[in-house]
Amino acid sequence: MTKDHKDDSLRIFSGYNLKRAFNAIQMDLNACLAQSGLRMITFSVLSIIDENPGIRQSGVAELLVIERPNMVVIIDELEQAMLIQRDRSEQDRRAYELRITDTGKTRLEQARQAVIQHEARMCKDIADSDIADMISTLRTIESNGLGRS
Amino acid sequence: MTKDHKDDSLRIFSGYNLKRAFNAIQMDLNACLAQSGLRMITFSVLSIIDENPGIRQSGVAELLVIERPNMVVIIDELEQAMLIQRDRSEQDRRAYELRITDTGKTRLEQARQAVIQHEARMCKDIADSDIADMISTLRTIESNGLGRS
DNA sequence: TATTGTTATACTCTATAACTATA
DNA sequence: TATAGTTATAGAGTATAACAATA
Repeated sequence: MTKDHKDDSLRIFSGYNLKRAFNAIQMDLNACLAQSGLRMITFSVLSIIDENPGIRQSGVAELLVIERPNMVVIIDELEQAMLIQRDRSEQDRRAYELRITDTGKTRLEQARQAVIQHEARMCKDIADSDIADMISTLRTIESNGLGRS
Repeated sequence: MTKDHKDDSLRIFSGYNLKRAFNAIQMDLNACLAQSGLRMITFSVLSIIDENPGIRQSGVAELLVIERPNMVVIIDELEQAMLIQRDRSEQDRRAYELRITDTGKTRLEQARQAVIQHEARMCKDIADSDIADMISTLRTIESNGLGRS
């Protein structure tokens, strides 16, 4: 006898629908990334390092909007798992240049396939063009939010 | 000289774009709700109680997917601010029936106007029909995530 | 003087187990 | 025995201040 309560007053807001959809994605994604020993955040950071060889910790932090102190433990975790390597920069000996290892590349590719399958599950019964339109709208929203930090 | 790093490998995923858009929304929304002394979660709970007079704490928790223990402090906060009242149920003396107060109604309406303005800011330069399409897609994604908890 | 990475710390959000009072 | 609300607590995730090494 679960009384059927309403949330119409919140459903009119895109933010409410965004949060609920993101919660659903997050739960499924974290479960499927766990098989690769990764979390959402470590998967993202590993992807960025793979795509930008030699990037610094502060570069990853800026790109993914993570505070530098919080970056440290993420990088530590990836390095201890031997998925990335930290090399002192020749030009600036304060900084590290981050690169993905061969082990990291294998693990990332495995995780990537899992994420692709996860996305297919979450986007079931939705046309590719509708997903593309949604992503376009989401990027405009993200862009509208910048410059107001 | 902020090197211009790439995140193309993540932009193909709807989840990544969803998270970034939600982060942008969350930051702006919390800032604009603070003027009403509310947060995202207390605004949502207050809206649900307004829309479902007499709803129980467990009903709100189920609807908004919040654990019951975490609900307690939220309800405490709203009651102490005199925005809602807790009445013992006549039929089941374990439960509370939650109702919004006149003060709560006024505060909610004020916050609602702020949220409407916030949504207009975040959705600037996006056609209403595109927002509606995005919400529809988001609801399908949310629905695809259910039944897999 | 500013910046990279670091440490310590704190605050929010979320999740679980166990209790109480009622049913 | 099961449920509504509660307490205590622990784990993420996130944010700020201050430091050492280097620029």
